[in-house]
Amino acid sequence: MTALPKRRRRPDARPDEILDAALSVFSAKGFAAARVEDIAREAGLSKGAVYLYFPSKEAMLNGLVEQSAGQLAKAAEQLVALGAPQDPEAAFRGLLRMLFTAMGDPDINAAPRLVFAEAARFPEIAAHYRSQVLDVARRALRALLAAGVRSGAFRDVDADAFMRATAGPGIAHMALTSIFGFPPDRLTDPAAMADALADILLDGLKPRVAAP
Amino acid sequence: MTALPKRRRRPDARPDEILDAALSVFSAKGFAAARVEDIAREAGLSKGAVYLYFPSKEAMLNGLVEQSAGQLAKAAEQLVALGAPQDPEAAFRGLLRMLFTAMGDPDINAAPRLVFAEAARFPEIAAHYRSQVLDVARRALRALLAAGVRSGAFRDVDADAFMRATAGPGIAHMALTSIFGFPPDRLTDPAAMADALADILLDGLKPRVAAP
DNA sequence: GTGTTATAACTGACTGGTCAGTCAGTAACA
DNA sequence: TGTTACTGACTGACCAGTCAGTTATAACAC
Repeated sequence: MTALPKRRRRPDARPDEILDAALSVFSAKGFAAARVEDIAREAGLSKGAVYLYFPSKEAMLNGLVEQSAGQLAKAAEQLVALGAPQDPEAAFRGLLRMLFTAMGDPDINAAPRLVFAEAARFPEIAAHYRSQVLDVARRALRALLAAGVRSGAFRDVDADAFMRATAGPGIAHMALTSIFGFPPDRLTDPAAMADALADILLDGLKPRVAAP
Repeated sequence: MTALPKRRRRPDARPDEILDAALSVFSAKGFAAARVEDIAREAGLSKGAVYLYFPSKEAMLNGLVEQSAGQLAKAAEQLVALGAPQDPEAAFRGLLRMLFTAMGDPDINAAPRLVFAEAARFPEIAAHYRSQVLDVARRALRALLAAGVRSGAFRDVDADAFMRATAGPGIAHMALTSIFGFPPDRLTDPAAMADALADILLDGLKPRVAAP
């Protein structure tokens, strides 16, 4: 077995390691109460070393949010690509599955949760997240809705309400499971929960009469 | 005009005044970064006086959450009373209007926002909120759904998905407007947004054929 | 009314602890 | 032997919570 050298020489990997550690500590304690010393220890470094890679604690938060926003923006871009699909209904179902799978996983939703908790205090973070993630996702959802309306798959509902109806349940799922420890009674599988939600959103709560 | 006495004698009103100030400061800075001195000043007191009414900063947070949870629990109780109504569809529409009106108002949603941000770090707060607010609301929603199913107004959808579909958009609305400064494009009135959402949830995204 | 006293309400300087950020020094590698 | 990566003790600022002292009010006396 190769002995892990006590002092590893891989400065290229350090920033990401530090951001991982920072996410974990910020997530557990919140930005203000998080100690840089703890982040350093979790990253396997001393406090001083962390300051070789980031000029301040706030820079770590920014780096973290940027990284996460980048990933989410990519996911949203994929949605754009899927914005004018052959089958809007299937695309919508797939989107809900993605959303619930991501929002139900504490490792994945840690960054969005952090942004929710801290964005009010850091206007640049809110603005960055808004332009990089929310606006992109909004455009993707609008495109999906428009495609569905064009093809006759969807009714011409209000786009903003559509956005809230689609994304909101995902956020609620995240809050209920990851913040309040609220396991669903029956649908513990995120995909099953997404399907149940798709059923409500697509067919509505009112009983439906058979199509002619 | 009556001159406001510099040192007012009304110890009974103090705790609530302090909690109001605490909500405002916690909301702006978060619990950890909030300074007791600032809360005191906002309540028109010195720091020392605050400690005559609350033993610690954390006690203020707890008091605040308890107060807010009490109010929300009351609102949820009203929903229970409305759980087996004559007209489940009208009740559901009314519920969404209440939810969006509350969640769109920064003064009203400040407390829930704070709980969202801090609950992960204060297990008792999460537990308290869960038992006093979330469980009550969940029971109310289940009762509403069950009543609707019984009367034939609603289909028999999954209760947990129903809860997420109903509450989630309200949370999304709160996040978009109060955290990210995201004004809707068209429906700036919360009641109109609620109605648009009700349209989606009740009738579904798919085109509906006329009832026979 | 006008002193006198008691006490409830409050003040703000102070203490002790915490922690972000620094830097002189050390270890590992080339 | 020079350079890069890192360490951890240290400093200065900040702030929760305390407490000796101050002020407003009430209560009672005359």
